[in-house]
Amino acid sequence: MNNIDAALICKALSDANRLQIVELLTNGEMCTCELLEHFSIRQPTLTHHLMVLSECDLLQSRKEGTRTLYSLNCGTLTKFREFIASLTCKR
Amino acid sequence: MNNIDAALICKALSDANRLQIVELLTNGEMCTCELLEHFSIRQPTLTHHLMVLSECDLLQSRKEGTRTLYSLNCGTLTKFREFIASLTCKR
DNA sequence: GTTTTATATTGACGTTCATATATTAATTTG
DNA sequence: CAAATTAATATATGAACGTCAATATAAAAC
Repeated sequence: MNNIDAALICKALSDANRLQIVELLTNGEMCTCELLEHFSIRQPTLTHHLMVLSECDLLQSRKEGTRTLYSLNCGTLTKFREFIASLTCKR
Repeated sequence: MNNIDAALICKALSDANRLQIVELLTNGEMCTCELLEHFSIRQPTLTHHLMVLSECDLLQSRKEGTRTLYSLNCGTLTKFREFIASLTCKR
């Protein structure tokens, strides 16, 4: 992963609500309605945040009836984790 | 590190120039003038980016004559690395 | 087929951001 | 002290952002 892609993912994670979405999804996939219960923001705002996270490939989704189930995209998340892990400092 | 602090650091890293600054500083401390050679942006813009990175404690600096030497703040960077490392996904 | 549920889209508003030019401040050098 | 070097500050501008209310879409249930 180059630093342009990494910067895009950082931007997607630069909002506390979006970071919390990712944290919640580490427990497995959730629908918008279930995610919504954990926030004080309105549904269109949550959908917007889910779109931002999806556009940089951090999330994937599938439809089930009226619901949309979101989950983490392991490939992207792993590459990003490795990129950040490579930023080391000399004590 | 809580997700509010992590979001602030992500925001600071959400710009490709700032990410490159951090990458350059993994090799050790550098002055603004030396960093500037690696970018096409103007000096005040670079100083602005250095301030953004310093405000979330990712960088520290010291003066030496007319120069300001910037370096990574290992404590903050390590805590952030651990935070991101904790965002795991189930394959 | 109308109502309900779940989600997405649109458009607006105020805020924050990255960048630029111009200027100032501080230190070193001749 | 004057000139040069290095960095920071001030101010402006256009773009992007987070949020909301209102509306639209689509599937399910009755």
